[in-house]
Amino acid sequence: MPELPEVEVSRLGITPHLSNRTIRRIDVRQPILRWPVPSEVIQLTNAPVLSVSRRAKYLLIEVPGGSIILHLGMSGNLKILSADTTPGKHDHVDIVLDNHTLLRLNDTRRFGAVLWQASGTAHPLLTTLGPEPLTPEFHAAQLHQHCQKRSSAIKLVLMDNHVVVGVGNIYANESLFKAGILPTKPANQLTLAQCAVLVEVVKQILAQAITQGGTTLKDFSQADGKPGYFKQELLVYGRGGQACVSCHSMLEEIRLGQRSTVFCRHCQA
DNA sequence: ATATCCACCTGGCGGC
DNA sequence: TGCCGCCAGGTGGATA
Repeated sequence: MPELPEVEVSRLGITPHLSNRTIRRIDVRQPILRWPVPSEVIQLTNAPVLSVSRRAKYLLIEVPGGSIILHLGMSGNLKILSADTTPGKHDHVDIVLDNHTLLRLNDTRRFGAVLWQASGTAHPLLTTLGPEPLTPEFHAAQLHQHCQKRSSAIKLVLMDNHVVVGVGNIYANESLFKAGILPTKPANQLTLAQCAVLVEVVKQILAQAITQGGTTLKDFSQADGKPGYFKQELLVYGRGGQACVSCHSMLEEIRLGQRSTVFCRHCQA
């Protein structure tokens, strides 16, 4: 999936097609993704779209009475299509609109989710999330405070949704490289100044990735089917064993929390 | 509370 | 060609 930039790119892509439209019905061909698709979603008919927003990696489509929540998991993908486009393999859910178009969710691995949040309530999955990375609520002192009570590797803390949302494996690797911090460094050894650098780098990289349409590795594409172009900016992710772009020594690759982790031992400390 | 490990699922790749 | 093991943008949940 989609890390935060890819989800945001999806939101930007689908919003103009959903705004001021009415959802005629929802077609569910695969009733269980990561969790069962709730009946409130399945039974939705003739519901005007009130807003389209994003919290962490969740997309929220607001209608009277509540919001449809979409999560893309590892392989989820959203496309706007003509209503008569024949569904293919892994095309699990269609949100059918009133102008002969639909929003189609394709998700090979089915780690994604379609959920429901009633108006005035917060879905349990959304209640314990940390701040959005691109807002002022994510700042050096806030990150430093979390780091001080954690002895685990900084990369794991950076990817912890209670600390900050939306930083997945690609951008965690990239951010730590650019900040010059070893992914394995115990979080409680980071100084406030290092946290400040890391925060700025995370914001800059995520913003840049959004501008470039996200990172396409295999199955991600924008709502219009175009790939993202951030892949060519990746400095360490997927480059284990290759030369560091800065010092030309060989990038190391290890597992950290079962996730592939790439870094330069000379440029990161 | 924190840390570790597993689970969910499909498909692509390299090795034999 | 085929089979096998390993890997992949995530993250909730069980366990100690």
